[in-house]
Amino acid sequence: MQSQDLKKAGLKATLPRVKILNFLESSKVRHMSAEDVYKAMLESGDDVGLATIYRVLTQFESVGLVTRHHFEEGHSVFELNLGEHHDHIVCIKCGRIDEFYDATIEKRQREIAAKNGFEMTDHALCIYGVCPDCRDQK
Amino acid sequence: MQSQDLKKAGLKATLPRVKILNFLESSKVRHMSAEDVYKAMLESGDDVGLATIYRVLTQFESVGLVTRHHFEEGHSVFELNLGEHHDHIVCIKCGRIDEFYDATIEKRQREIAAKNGFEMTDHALCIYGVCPDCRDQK
DNA sequence: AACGTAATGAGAATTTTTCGCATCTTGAGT
DNA sequence: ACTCAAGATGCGAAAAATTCTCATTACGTT
Ligand SMILES: [Mn+2]
Ligand SMILES: [Mn+2]
Ligand SMILES: [Zn+2]
Ligand SMILES: [Zn+2]
Repeated sequence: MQSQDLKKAGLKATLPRVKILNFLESSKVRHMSAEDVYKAMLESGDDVGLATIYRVLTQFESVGLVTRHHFEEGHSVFELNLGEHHDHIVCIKCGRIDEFYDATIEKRQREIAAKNGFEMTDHALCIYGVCPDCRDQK
Repeated sequence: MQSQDLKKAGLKATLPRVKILNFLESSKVRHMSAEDVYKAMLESGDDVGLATIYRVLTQFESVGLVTRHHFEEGHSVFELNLGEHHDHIVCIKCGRIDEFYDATIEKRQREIAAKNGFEMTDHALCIYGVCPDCRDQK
């Protein structure tokens, strides 16, 4: 039940929050914009204001329920946080997003941060390229 | 002379372009927003419209004179391209930006792209953290 | 069930970036 | 140097994404 997840995260289990979390958990698409969520709410008849979508996604981010990405300038992309950190590889032709985790890179990043005297809090690695499908068809 | 660099890049050596390129080359700050460039133009008395700043920076990017970054949501950051690729480590307290290059990470990225069948065209790695100065003073 | 606090919705406002178009430059040709 | 067309600029309007304001509503605790 989403209500419990919300309470556990210290958030009131309001209808909009439950609906949004439910949608994020049931969607097969893992990475989506606020607008994507908004449209999905409209289609399912669950009217939630766009401002609320933004507020809720931001709150979800601050309690760790979702992660926000900036793959391309212009808009944020959100993803339900399933616990395992990973980075992304994005197709510049079709927008397909693959995920990966590389221990070597993770380790080097920590070393680099330390070497520069930074206390690392986060990092974002995004590889851009042309996916197998898009390469074939041209 | 900036005019030559512009011609070499296939761009007309217009006054706004020369002024902007000149500013980018002479500034001690390497990473700046369109607004930063705009304000600098105003201060130096070289009036260049903001729309032109955006147009020129985008053109500079497409001919490889500058690189555009999306360190944080909300606005692009531009940097004069000096030839050597590098990644960034950004202080979340003061905004300080350090640069680094790590051959191991670069290599792993190429391997990951290949393993996923992607033809890599670009990548962006940004480490976020608290810089030495900001750690000390608190 | 009642209440105080926090959340929502709708639209206005912001912020960043792009567009449209009349006017002005640049650079090639003379 | 002079002319001219293509391309560039400036300005304000327009877009696009996100945040804010504030009156109204919903939680969840009593
Ligand atoms: Mn992901
Ligand atoms: Mn840099
Ligand atoms: Zn693709
Ligand atoms: Zn700092």
